[in-house]
Amino acid sequence: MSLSTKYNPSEVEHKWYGHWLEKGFFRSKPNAGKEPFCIVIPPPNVTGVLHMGHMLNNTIQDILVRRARMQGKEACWVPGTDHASIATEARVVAMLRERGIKKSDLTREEFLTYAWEWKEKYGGIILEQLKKLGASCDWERTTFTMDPDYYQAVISVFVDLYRKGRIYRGLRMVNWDPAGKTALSDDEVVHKDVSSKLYYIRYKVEGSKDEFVTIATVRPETIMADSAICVNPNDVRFQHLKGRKAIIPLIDRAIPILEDEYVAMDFGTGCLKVTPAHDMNDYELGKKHNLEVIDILNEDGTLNEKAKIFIGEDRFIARKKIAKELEAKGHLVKTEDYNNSIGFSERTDAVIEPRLSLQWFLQMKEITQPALENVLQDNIRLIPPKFKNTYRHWMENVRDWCISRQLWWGHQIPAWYDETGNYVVAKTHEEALVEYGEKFPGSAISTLRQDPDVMDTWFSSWLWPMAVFDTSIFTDPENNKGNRDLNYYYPTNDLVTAPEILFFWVARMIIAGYEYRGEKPFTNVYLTGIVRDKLGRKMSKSLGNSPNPLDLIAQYGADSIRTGMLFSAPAGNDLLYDEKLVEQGRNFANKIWNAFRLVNGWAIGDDLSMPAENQIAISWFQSRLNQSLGEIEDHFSKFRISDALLTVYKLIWDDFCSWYLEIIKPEFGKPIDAKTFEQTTKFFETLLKTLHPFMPFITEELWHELNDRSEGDCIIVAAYPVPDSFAPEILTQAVIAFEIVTEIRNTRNSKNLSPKDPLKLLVKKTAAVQVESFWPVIQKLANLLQIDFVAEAPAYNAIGFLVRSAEFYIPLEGKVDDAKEREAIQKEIEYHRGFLVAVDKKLSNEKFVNSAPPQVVETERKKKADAEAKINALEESLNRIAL
RNA sequence: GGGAGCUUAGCUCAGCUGGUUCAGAGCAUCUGCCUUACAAGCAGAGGGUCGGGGGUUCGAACCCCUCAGCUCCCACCA
Repeated sequence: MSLSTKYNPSEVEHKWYGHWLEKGFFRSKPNAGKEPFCIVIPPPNVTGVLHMGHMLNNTIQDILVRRARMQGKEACWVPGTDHASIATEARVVAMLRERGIKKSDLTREEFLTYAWEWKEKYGGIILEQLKKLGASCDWERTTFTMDPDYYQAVISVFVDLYRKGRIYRGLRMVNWDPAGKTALSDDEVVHKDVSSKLYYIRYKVEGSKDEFVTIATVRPETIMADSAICVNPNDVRFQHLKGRKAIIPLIDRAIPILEDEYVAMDFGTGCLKVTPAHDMNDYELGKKHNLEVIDILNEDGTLNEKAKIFIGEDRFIARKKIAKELEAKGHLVKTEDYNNSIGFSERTDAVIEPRLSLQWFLQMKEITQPALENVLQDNIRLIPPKFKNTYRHWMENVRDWCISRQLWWGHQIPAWYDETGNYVVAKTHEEALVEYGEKFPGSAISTLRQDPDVMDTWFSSWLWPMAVFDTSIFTDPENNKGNRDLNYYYPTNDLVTAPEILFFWVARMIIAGYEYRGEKPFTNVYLTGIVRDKLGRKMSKSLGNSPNPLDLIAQYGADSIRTGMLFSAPAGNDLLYDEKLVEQGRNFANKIWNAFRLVNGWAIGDDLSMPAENQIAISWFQSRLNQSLGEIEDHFSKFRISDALLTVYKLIWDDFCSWYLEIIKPEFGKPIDAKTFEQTTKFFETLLKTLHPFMPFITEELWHELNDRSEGDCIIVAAYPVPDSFAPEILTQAVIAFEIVTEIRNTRNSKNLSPKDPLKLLVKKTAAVQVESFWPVIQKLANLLQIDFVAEAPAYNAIGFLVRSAEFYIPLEGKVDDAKEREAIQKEIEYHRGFLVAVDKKLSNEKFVNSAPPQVVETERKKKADAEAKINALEESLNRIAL
């Protein structure tokens, strides 16, 4: 035999991926005669590198796509990348810094030139990596969220929503990074617990001599920005302060004392200083009570002239100085140690400053309605369904979406300003000028300045399932009802993604889908878990606990990783990655490889007739196969992909290799009959096809090894097996027959008998054991010289065992220890007696007999009869040994 | 603080409508085997009071209450 005993994946994978590409098997076009099946990839960051999460995610997508393709659907998996404005810009900035270039020294155009260079160089690496995994994407459809037409689509949507009155401009608190001098998204803010100080500061009550109100704050440097003091209206301690004013120490400005239930009576002093410009909550409170917003900070975190004192000092230095001065002037009552959590910039590690700024918003209340309803009504299915609750909770409490970002890399906001701040929204400068002329007649102007900000990344990726097919429905909605692709593939079928972007992305795609297509973007949303290490920790660079996927593929093969990840990956559950799983996958590949080596090595004896055991093995395996195919179908329909894999795993390893092949295997060097061989090859092919979505490479390789095929006859496009009916009786018989074989093997084990020594088996048949034609199978697998059916148990040395109350004996002259045998039988009798007591108790309970369903009572009766029969048989053999 | 979820074998998890596929699977462990496809393997075996307590029911891993522990999401009290 020339084939290696080990399967060697690397060559095979390269060969077949190239072949599939060359034959265009991944390519998909609308085909009226076929049912479409479409998945759009969650576009990875364009500068991203493949990590274990991608591996899991894309393996699942590939499995779904490959299966659909084999089922004769027009399968289309659309790949692409996301411009990921914040992440990419950060990397470009870092790259420039390394080269000694500061972003602030560059013009927008210069910066973008660098960014595009970077994108061209590193963008799409991740897509190449996906190919190594075996991803069967239609690469000709690869889309980037900043492709020119995609860009225009995003701009058009902004303009459209603005004209519909859904986008507005407003003042809002953002996370400001004083070191980077930029706004950050919430994701870029890392909260850390720090120990700080709580300063108790007393403010004099206006018009009093020595009446004070004391507040507690961790930020004394912001007292100059105070607009009010606030107490809880139910707080009896402060009733006398109603309607009065307090005076800010050091700067002597009077501020009102307000009441609001927001204030916690049990925290600090029960009095809260309200600083709308420098705290999110205070801002809300300020809006409610119409307070003045006094911003005392510059964009670099130093105090400005509105602070009146310590102008130009850094906020933290100012804090210390102010505390000192308050103390000197008798306004600092006390300080306390205090633990709180503070936001830091992920990139610069600077303490984040809440800062007010003008931003663009999308009104969410109305536009989200269909997205909420259709998920609640299961028009869109979330898998696992527990996410429905989370989804609803978010949708019902949705806040307006801040869609502007102070970055350059992305879709620039199409708002155009004159020098005084008047603005219009239009797709282009030309259109903006026209619009401006109409809106502000009389002001002759030839240039308008475009808003420097870009849009939130999700504001482009929410169009993904539509825009990958057709962007003209956005740019030219009057004339375009969607091209052929869009009308054919949309709505897509399944979306596979991580739960952490359920709101960021999934929900917003649903919103956009209904807004621009009046239809859902996909039917099923499969939410994967997070890949963690075996200790349950998230994989991260700093922990160094994330393996490099490409190394793994090189070492174990893509098929092994794919199955390894899926062995333990139910939807919505985290996956605890352990290299053992990949080894298991590799071992599985090797097992299949060797099963093929066995079959491949057989010579065919044309004149041989089929042995009896082969005949029964074939009809048994046929039934077992159909049963398993049915189960696999069921698992897939419920997105239990792990279970589907495990079913095919056990079918191949246990049923096919351990039982079926062992039964039909001819003696070494002897040929096999032609019919058995032919049937076995067919079975093998069916198994390979069933397995193909999970392990595409080895199955394709063996598909071609197993038979001569024409060039286009590849397993990737072979028909996926359809479950047929099966005979339950033969399956039950097999279970009993295999049980008998196992008992005999056990006896060999315990008596130290080699499997090579043939044994004799005596059977005292009862109605309970009807294994029919399986006797030859038992004879072969257990290596039996002969099987005798006897009326009475043998009266000489023999080991006995029971299978379904039928007695079996293996005569073993001189090797049986009677005392031990009796002890074992005695033990077994006791077990069955105990069981009988329990069953009897149940059956003598009238309430049970009367109220339980008849079948349940019937099975209890049967249990009882079985137990009694077994006890009888055991007692009989006990007596026999005594003789 | 609000919401969701979890707790079943040493580990990771199934267990769907309360009852024969009800106590399961894979891995790990142990025993014996280099048996002519495979030691990345073969043949076997052991292992659990279903987190604790209470209740409903003829019957509970499953339904209800309660306690304990863990996880995630959202909002974070100056």
